[in-house]
Amino acid sequence: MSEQPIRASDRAYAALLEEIQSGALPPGTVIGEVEQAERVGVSRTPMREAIRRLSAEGLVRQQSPRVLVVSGFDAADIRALFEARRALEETAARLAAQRGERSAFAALAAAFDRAHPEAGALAADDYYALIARFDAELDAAVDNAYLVSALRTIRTHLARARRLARDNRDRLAASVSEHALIAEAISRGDAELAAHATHVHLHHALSSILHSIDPPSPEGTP
Amino acid sequence: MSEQPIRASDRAYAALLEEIQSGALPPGTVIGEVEQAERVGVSRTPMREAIRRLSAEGLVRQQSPRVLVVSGFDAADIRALFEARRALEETAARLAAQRGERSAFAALAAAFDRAHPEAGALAADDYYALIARFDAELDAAVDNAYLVSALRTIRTHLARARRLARDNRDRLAASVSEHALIAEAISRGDAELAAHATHVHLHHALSSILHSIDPPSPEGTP
DNA sequence: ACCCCGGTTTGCGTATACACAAATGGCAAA
DNA sequence: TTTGCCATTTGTGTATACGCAAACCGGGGT
Repeated sequence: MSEQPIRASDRAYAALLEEIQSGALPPGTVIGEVEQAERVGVSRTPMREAIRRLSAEGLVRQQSPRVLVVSGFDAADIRALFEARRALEETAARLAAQRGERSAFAALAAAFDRAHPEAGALAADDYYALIARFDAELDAAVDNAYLVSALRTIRTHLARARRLARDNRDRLAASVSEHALIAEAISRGDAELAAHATHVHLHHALSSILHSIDPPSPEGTP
Repeated sequence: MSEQPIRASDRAYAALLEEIQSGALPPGTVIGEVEQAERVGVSRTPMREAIRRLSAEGLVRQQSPRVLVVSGFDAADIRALFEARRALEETAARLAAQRGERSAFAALAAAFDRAHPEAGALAADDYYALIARFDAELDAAVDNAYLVSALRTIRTHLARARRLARDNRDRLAASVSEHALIAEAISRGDAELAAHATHVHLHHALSSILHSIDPPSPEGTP
């Protein structure tokens, strides 16, 4: 398709983003320009740009005026993230129901329904691919640069939460049927149902994540 | 208080931001790194960073792979902006009512009430200062980095809308009393009233702006 | 032994030089 | 006159050099 020269700053950004999201660079890791530049194999200038981008998005914060570290991400952050996510996704669902291409969401609803019955057959990656497709359709339907841009940032952080919470099969299956309902509501133009189904979905997703990372008492935590 | 060295990239960003918001750099203006760097009096490196920041925020967009221009801002953009703003501010108001420092908002409500009666005595700048204080309290009360960050971006764009719509006195007075109600609702912990009063306020604000920039027929537009 | 002071080092912020790609203008040929 | 090709120019992307400020470390004084 599109073949841009692929800038070094983009490679640097992608590399660091992936490492932060995957946990390869755990919270608190000091991010030095020279060090990261050498490691990724670019010069300071593009690496600097990548770091500033991560900093603007909040994945990296400055601990002292001279030292940047990978920002922490705990249960409180996840709760805050989902508060913002609710505001944006419920609105997005409502708007999509009002103006979206109905056939696209009908197709998505069918895809979710097809995936659901034998949930065991659905690999986690396939699930996330389906979600990504849904998100892309949602963005297109919403057709609001400000809203979509805010949602993108939220999703960037969400990737970190997903990693903390090891996905369990039951949750994935439930999530599929929740998405099926949202897609169907949008395809029928039912804005209120779309918004409230999104609310329900996010409620369950948050509960699952918090439960997963904050187990009542795994063994005995001091 | 805090006295940081003030970086050249910050000066460059502030300079360009102000010029875009004020309209000194109208939409469509080509933003070249060297040109702007010379004009503002910094080198290419910090100017480049400033431009990337503006680009990330959407105030500047790339027209072709090599040329960046000040992004346009029309009625459709304002409508989209207010859709996103509604989602974020209503949520913010709700959360502030739930967790905010009630005394702070009681004080704000009083300040708005004090400003209202003789609205003629209130200069536009004083009004905006009061709003800024309200926004700051709101951000503090919400205590959610993701939400506040999204709101900040929205407000950056909102400054452009404000300029397009020449403020009229009546609208300012109405806005003051609308804010008084929101602040009072938050101070009383009434989340629903706070959210709905915010909805009402934004509805009026949007109507006023659109009416102002899109007059039924000022004289006769081809 | 502890604290304070000064030198060294490390790292960011900025400036500038180099490379490459695209746009542009002119010149020549049809 | 128009069109196509080539040279030049313009501008971004990247690399690197320079300067300054803060942190670190070692030595000396109390």
